[in-house]
Amino acid sequence: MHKKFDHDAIEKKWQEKWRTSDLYKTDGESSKKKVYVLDMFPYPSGEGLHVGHPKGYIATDIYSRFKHMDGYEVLHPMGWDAFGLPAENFAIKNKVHPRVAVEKNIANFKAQLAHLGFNYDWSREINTTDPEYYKWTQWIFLKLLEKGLAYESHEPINWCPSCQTGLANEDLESDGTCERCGSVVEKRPMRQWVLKITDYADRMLEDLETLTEWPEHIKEAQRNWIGRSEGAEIDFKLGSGDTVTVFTTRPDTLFGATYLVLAPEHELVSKLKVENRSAVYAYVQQAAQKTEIDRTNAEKEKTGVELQGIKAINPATNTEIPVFISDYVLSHYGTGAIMAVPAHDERDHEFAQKFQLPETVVVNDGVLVNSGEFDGLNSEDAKKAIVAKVGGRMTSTYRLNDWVFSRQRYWGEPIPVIHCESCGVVPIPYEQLPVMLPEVEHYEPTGTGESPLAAIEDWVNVDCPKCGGKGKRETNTMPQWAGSSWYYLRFIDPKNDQALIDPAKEKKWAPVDVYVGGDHAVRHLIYARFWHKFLYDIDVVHTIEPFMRLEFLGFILAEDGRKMSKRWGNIINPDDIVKQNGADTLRVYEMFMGPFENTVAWSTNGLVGAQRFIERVNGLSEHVKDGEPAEITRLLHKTIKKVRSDIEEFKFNTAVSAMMIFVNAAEKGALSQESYEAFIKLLAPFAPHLTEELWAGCGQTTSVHLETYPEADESLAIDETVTIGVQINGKSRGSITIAPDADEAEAVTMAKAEPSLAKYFAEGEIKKVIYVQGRILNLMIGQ
RNA sequence: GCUGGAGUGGUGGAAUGGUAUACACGUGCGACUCAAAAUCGCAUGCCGCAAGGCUUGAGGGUUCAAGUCCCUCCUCCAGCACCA
Repeated sequence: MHKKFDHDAIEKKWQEKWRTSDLYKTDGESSKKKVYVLDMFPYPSGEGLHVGHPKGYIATDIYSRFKHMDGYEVLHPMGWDAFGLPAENFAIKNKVHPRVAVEKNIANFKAQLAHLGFNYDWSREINTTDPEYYKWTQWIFLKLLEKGLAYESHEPINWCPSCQTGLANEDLESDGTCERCGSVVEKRPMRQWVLKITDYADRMLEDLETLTEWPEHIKEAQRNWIGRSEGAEIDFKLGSGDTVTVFTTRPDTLFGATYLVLAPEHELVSKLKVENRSAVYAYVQQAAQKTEIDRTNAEKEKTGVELQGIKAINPATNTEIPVFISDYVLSHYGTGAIMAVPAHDERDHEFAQKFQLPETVVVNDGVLVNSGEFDGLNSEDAKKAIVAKVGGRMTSTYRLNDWVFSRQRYWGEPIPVIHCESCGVVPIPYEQLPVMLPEVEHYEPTGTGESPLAAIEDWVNVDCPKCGGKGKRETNTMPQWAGSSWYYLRFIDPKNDQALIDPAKEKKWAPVDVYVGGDHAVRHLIYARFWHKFLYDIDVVHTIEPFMRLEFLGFILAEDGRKMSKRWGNIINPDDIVKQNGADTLRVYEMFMGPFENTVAWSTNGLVGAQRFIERVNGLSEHVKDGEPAEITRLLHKTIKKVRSDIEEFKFNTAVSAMMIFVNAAEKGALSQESYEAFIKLLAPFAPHLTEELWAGCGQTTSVHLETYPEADESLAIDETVTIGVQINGKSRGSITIAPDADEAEAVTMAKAEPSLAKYFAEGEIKKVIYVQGRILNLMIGQ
């Protein structure tokens, strides 16, 4: 029976009880098996949540409530990734301190999450902008510095002219624009801090194989991002006495290398004595002006300038070949120089056509030709042989670049070093952490390559901790991604001010067992894996990977099929849905919409369907009788089995569907009090408020969420009879109802007795019988 | 271009190689109602009056049996892409 109820009153009542009884506080003392369930923590933006945001939180709430009821000790915390540009831009616009804006937004987010009935252990709440938190972010930086994995560089980097800060490659959209503001990003040489993530490239790549519970597309995205290419470095001597080292994946084509190309930024370009200095200089200038988009557009015609008066020797042929600079060679990939093989590379071919350079075919059908002593060798063997002959080195190179780690902005963790006039870079002593982010008058970026912190003289000017002489603090701050690269560890030991994490606690809780979120296929998940491996190397953590299982979340689009955005005015606020339809309805609906990883459009009609289900459950007690038909008992146990395994596998849509089937059947028949209570427990993780209310309605005085999750009794789940399909010559022609363990003879007898099948038996004799118990009976009938 | 994933009713989608289209939405008809909403019942892949036939992007193959496995192709989504 459909039964409406005052969801608002019920939700408020139970949320308050859960809160005051510390229902979800994780103590960490028990000997139960642990499970660490984590959401990608949100950035608390001023816009608040839309209905798409809680989808992942609903899933982890269900999962962790289920695990809790099933006898696990569950860690399910929540926190805030609160450093970053949006808070800072908001502060600039509204003249409010970012801290104030962030605090307000967090309060709003927390209230919105509370309305959905989530079971977070708020005693472990963390905030990346809290000095007690970023003290340890700075600690990790100092450890990286100590191990030689953080260094200063002056290479040209991505510069966003609108955000007025340097950016990492990971902060760019695929078209080369700024991920935050959409501006076209420039290359700009400046001093910056860089983390040597490339040292971990091989391990990050190889260890992906151990992540058997990660979606394939995420692992693939990471492989693409790291982009390892196997090849060789080969040295070319120049007439000037210098050496150019090129990287190639095709050393087997060395005999076909008819010229060299250097990136315009290549260090040799300014050192070499070229005859056409002004033309070369002009080209270098021009390349520097270009945006990344222009430079990497494969459509446009190749340009370049020959370095006149310079010749290189092809070490295989010992012939002189010309040397060019061109912007189709990228300074940040490989060695920034290539050997051009126009006969076997499209780009080189295009360039050679334009500059009328010779082409030599050296490989034919995978076999070498025009390659002297190597003729007749296959490509793979030739690679090694030729590299050995010319004294090259087999090596690999990566698309991944080191992580540009400094930002010229205010709202981030200060990088904890001092620049001393005599000692150079001096780390802040560990015991002086945290380096507090100081108050400033203006948050605006300066645009000079210095952060606003540079203007605070009494903060900047300090004595060197090493020699006591004059020093200046580093004024750059860390990027948005710093705090989120290790936050999952802080939840385990959130109040520790002596160490990043207590080793015993780390051993108990790490790694994260189930990590849920979307969007961050490369950025966050690459950075966090990098830091985790580093922390493994310095014995802070005991596993090589931070997240054992990753469940990728599909987004919720607006009802019009577009992204929910202010711009389209199609945002649905979960608060409104909670008010109108109830938190349990919203939870069930978002899980029922489709597979968890699918992106699906919001549907108000679909929401109503979930609401009807919730209301039917509310009326289910009217069908409770003294006894119940055997098929209801059977269905209950089948449903329990299905729901359990579906939750485990994050197949929430089919779990809800199975429970709907049970309710439909129970309404048509009857169910016992025992089955009714089992069903309430089964549904409890999905609809925590209603089930708590119904549980109390059964005369229970303790929370349903502290009950043991129902277990299926296999013996009760077995069918007395099954209906199986009957095929004649492979085509479905009808069905028979039969004992699940009936033998072949019985099945054939049943089929023969089935009136609707009689005409097929009249067509001839049974030539062959295929019978799979409980599944199918297939009869070959013919003359 | 390379790589990964996916194509099933009007819609979201279900299906350990074993009766394709569960569940939900929508729609139609009926009940209740003065009426409407809500609710309840029945129907609902396509063609056909019916018997029956056809159907999981297209085409082949393996199998007693294919949405599911294999091959070729098409389309869509995602990541990477002048990366040597």
